[in-house]
Amino acid sequence: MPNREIPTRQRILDAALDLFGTRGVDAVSLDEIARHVGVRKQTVLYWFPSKDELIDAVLEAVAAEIVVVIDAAVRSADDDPLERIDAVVRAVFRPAVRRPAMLGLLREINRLPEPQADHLRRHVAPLVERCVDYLRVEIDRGRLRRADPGLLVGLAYATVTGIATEPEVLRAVGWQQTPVGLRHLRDELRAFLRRALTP
Amino acid sequence: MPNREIPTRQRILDAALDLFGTRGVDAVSLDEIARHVGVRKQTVLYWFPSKDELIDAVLEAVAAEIVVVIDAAVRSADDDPLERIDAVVRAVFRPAVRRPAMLGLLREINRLPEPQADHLRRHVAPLVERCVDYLRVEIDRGRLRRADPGLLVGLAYATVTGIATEPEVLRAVGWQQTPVGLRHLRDELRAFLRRALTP
DNA sequence: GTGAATGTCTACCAAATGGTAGACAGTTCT
DNA sequence: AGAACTGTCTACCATTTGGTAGACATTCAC
Repeated sequence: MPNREIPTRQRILDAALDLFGTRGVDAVSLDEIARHVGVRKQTVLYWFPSKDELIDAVLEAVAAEIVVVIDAAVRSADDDPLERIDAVVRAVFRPAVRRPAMLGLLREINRLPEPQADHLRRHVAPLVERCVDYLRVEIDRGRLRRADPGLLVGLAYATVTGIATEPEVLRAVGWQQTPVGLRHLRDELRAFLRRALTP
Repeated sequence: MPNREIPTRQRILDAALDLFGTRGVDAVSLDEIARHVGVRKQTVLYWFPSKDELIDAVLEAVAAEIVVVIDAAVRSADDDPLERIDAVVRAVFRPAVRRPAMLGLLREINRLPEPQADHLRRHVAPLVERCVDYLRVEIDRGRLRRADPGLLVGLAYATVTGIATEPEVLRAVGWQQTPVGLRHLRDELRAFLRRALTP
């Protein structure tokens, strides 16, 4: 009976997020998730009637959390697109690098079968659409470099998630995950994006 | 006896590259690879004594090809860092977007167990090192924006592989894979990177 | 022609997979 | 107190997994 504080269901979701996000949904078995939680596989199947439903629940939780974080960051920033983008990066960066599974799971959408991919897509579509519209307006106002706003969102997303979910690449170029290393990486990322987006 | 032109071994490597790269090495079974080749699983195991050895062979082939492509692109470009980076992007872009499995497999390094990840890392390490050194020199000569050259390589890599391996994201922002769409995307990517790197 | 080598196959196997059925203990309701 | 509910468990099950053993056919060397 370990960890009575946090309910079993939540602990299953947490473990599943980490495992799915770092190794892929197909590669992780219910047994493994159960072992991480300290429980039997049948308990997992009690809370989530099938693996697919567990995957759906995890994806939904991740999407919801990311939407909330980004929303809050945008709202708290000044009315300037570069400042807002900067705020989003700062808000997303630390949790994302410390727990690559989160963005890694988002990235799993490319490997998911269509129904599940669609499920996730619908959850983040409103946010994506708002981003694209916002960039379009700010480009027209001359406050961002003139470019296809959709592709700009895609490129910025690719840069941020790529850098956050690929610790191996960073290791390969000599980076180390220390507090100072994290700050350094975050600032380089911010400068990189800012440069790519300024008019 | 389908396809006598291409030897079985090569066809297995090809199918394995596509499947491993798009769905992850853990999620693809030998049976599935064999089915795609039109052969029995035991024939796969005849050419590659175990799944691990097949994975190693595929990773090695991908690493070798990428190194060759990048090398050729760099050599054929003018002596200017922005031109050279541009040449690399142009050279890598089309095959990468048409066959996302290639960069997707490279990206698998983050999910691989240490021995295999190490194997792959050693194969691309010389290239990475040369890139970082080159950027450092050009930064010092003032021909690239002053920044940590290692992280610059990581950021550029993340942007290119991210955009190439995540067709779902591009679809979500309204992009379509047509010849004109491809050219458009490639040019936006080039502009994005160029902006992020110019002094 | 005969024998070895090569390549693909069928027939298995033990372990792991997602999932079902139902026992059992503890709590809650009446 | 007894019934119903809740959460976890053991015991299975069919299918799939990576892998072994060896039969069978074709090609090649001599």
